[in-house]
Amino acid sequence: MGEVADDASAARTELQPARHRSALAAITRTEQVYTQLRADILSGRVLPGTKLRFADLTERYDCSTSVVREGLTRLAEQGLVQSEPQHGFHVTPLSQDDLDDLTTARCELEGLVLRMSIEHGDIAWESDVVAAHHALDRTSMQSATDPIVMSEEWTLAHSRFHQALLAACPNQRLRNMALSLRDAAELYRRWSLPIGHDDDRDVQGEHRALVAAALRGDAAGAVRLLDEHLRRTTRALGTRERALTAQ
Amino acid sequence: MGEVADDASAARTELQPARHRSALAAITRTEQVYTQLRADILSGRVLPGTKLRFADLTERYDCSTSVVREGLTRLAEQGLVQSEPQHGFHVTPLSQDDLDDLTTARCELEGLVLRMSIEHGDIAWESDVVAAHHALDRTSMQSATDPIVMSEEWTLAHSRFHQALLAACPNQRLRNMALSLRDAAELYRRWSLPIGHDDDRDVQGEHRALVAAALRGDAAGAVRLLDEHLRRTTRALGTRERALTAQ
DNA sequence: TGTCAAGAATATTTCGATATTGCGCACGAT
DNA sequence: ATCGTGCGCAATATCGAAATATTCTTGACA
Repeated sequence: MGEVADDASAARTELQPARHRSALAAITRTEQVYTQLRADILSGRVLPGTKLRFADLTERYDCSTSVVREGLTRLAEQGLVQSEPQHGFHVTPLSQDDLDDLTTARCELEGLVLRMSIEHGDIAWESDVVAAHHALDRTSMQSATDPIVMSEEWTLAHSRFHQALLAACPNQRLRNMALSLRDAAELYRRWSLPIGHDDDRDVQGEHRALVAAALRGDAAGAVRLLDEHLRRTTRALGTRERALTAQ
Repeated sequence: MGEVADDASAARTELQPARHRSALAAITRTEQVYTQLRADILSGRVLPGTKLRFADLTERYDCSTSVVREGLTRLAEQGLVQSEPQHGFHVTPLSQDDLDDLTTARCELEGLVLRMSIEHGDIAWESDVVAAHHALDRTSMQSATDPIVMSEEWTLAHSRFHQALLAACPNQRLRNMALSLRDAAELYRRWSLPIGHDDDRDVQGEHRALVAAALRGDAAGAVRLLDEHLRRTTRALGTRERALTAQ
């Protein structure tokens, strides 16, 4: 199965946000497997387009088909994998059209949520944003072991930073939808930008400007910056069709 | 289990949109049961808050627990039911806070999608809107058999009309999210507005104005009308706490 | 040589049963 | 009388295999 790194014991990045879980620690097998499955896809251990066979997965996660099936079903509902009745599941393939669709959706929705967040953010929120930004700023983009791959730590810090920006939006539904779009975009970022130090972008600078606008309460400005930020990333990915058609 | 009408053979309203299905007819049991379960909840055959026991459901739908479980899992992912590990599933309960959250989200997102739809709509789209509006206009709100309950036909026509309005939005993701919010709101409409001819609203008039604005390409005006339309409905529901805390 | 059909092989879907977990009640000790 | 403990019931979670569906292989026939 189209794996890239079969080091299944690699540090499980906490790409699965806690927003859907109950207070009590999830102790069920399905929850564990679902979380791992999701992390494995989001973190790029499984190529987009890969067929997900039950036999493989039950062995990999050491559980029965029911458990795997539940995980896949949930992911399918989120759009991370696709289900064709009687034909099983496969990781949602990447395509230029879909990326464009996704980017537009994110610019609109994430912009909206960011504006609401800035308008409602209090001091605690500001502190969180500053803290998340600091952590991101101090984390190296390149992986120490493999310089051509984006580091796990940076990806995580980046995700945390953007989440922090949106956190003060008082509307749960809009916030969650924006976050789920970010997750979907994660796949593209992962597969289309293997080289971190690309182009002539000043990503750190873009983040800094975003924080500045947010802290001074300039919602409109921040939304504009975010819009550019997202579109620039998409443009950078644009031409790389290479990874888009993984088997 | 807190059913209201156990006439399981009641006409299955097509509240499950085809947007998630593949081209081929879904022949799997899980898909059938999922669809029925969803329709049963959305159409109000099961009260919000009701606990959904496997034993009941397997008998009701004549299938095994796995099939029921898959359906519930999917619905949980959509937010129509809630899952508490080791405690099973229950229909998402209604609450004033959630309704407010939902309404805000809809005003923002559905407004956005409506604007995009109007900006991109062609003549075929206009025709569909006119057709859907005509059908809605000619359908009676009250049920023939039970005058205090909103008629199935009207609910369906109403849903179709609003879907038609949004149909020209070129962004799939935003459109689907807007539609899923409409589904969530369906529950509130169903349970909080048992009497159709409420207040001093001219719902038909609101719809007519909406169509007019859309056809003349007045996106801003249409969005404003939609906003009022949605907020008015919410306000009408507002005080009715009665059904909100169903067992 | 190409096409088609039957059957084997593989994968998914569905089932029924077992293993776990959580809860309430009775019982006994302090 | 109250709190803690353990047993038993009820419901969910998980398993492993049977039932279906699909794909691949093979071989006969035009």
